[in-house]
Amino acid sequence: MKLITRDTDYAVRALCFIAKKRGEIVAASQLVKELKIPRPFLRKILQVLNRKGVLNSYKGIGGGFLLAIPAERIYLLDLVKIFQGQFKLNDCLFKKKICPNINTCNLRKKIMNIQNYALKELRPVSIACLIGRRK
Amino acid sequence: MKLITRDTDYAVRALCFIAKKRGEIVAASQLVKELKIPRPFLRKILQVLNRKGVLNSYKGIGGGFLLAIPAERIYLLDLVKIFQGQFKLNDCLFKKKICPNINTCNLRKKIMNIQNYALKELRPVSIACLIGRRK
DNA sequence: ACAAATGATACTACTGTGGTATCATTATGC
DNA sequence: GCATAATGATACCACAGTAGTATCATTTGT
Repeated sequence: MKLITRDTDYAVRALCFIAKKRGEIVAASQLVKELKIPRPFLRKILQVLNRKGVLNSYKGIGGGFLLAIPAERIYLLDLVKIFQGQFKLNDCLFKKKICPNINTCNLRKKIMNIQNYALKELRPVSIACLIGRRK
Repeated sequence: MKLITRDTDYAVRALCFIAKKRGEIVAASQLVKELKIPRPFLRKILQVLNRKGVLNSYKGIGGGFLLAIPAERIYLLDLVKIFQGQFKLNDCLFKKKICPNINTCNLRKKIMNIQNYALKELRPVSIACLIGRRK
């Protein structure tokens, strides 16, 4: 069971790297070398980030990527949402028919608690925060 | 993303039902009717619970299942372990090579926090607790 | 002996994750 | 203006986990 999948993780690392370059255009090849992420997989991830408006892309020689918004405003939870969908810990188990069995309601509350705690912890986490520029 | 899979959930419901019967032998067919769980799937789950020593089984006419240990000592986390393996929120993402990138360490700490909170919340939860007999 | 229950085991379908491969498009520098 | 170096778009593939089915063997009460 994992909170964060590999593509989200790779996205975070790539964005941290790009953020640290502070305005310097970073090509996929550079990221591949530095972060040891399989090239085509990383490219796909970067393209998604571009489509979602997190990165700007530049084609041609000397091209690559730049943050489209400041690192302080790129939130982990948004990245999770992009690659994994809405953050939920009780996906489709209980939500369909609201508790067919009363027993599990109790359990559901516990899970909701945990989810809320997780959200509270994760909500403020941004790329800036992960590279030590915030908090 | 889900904390608890369907088989764990079904196991919980079945155990709650059996616990409420207080010593009365419960057959799979009865559980199928009451809990609306697909019969062969439920049977498989019950067999696992029997092998793991959570349930005792009785063959033949009038046979079925009984709790092998008191409901107070059947813990949710043990059931999770049986059906999903050890409870971990950062499965195999970071543990292999400890943080290839220093950036993610920060993130890893957050996830560990969440996991610890989740464990603290879930550890005391037993079948007895879920049917309202404890706490 | 028969029927009603579980035991054991093997198989199937679907979905999400983690990728790969290919071709099209755009921009730069000579 | 052409080669080249970059990204864009898209389709495909392999594997593992989840969810569930199917079948036959065994035990037990009447």
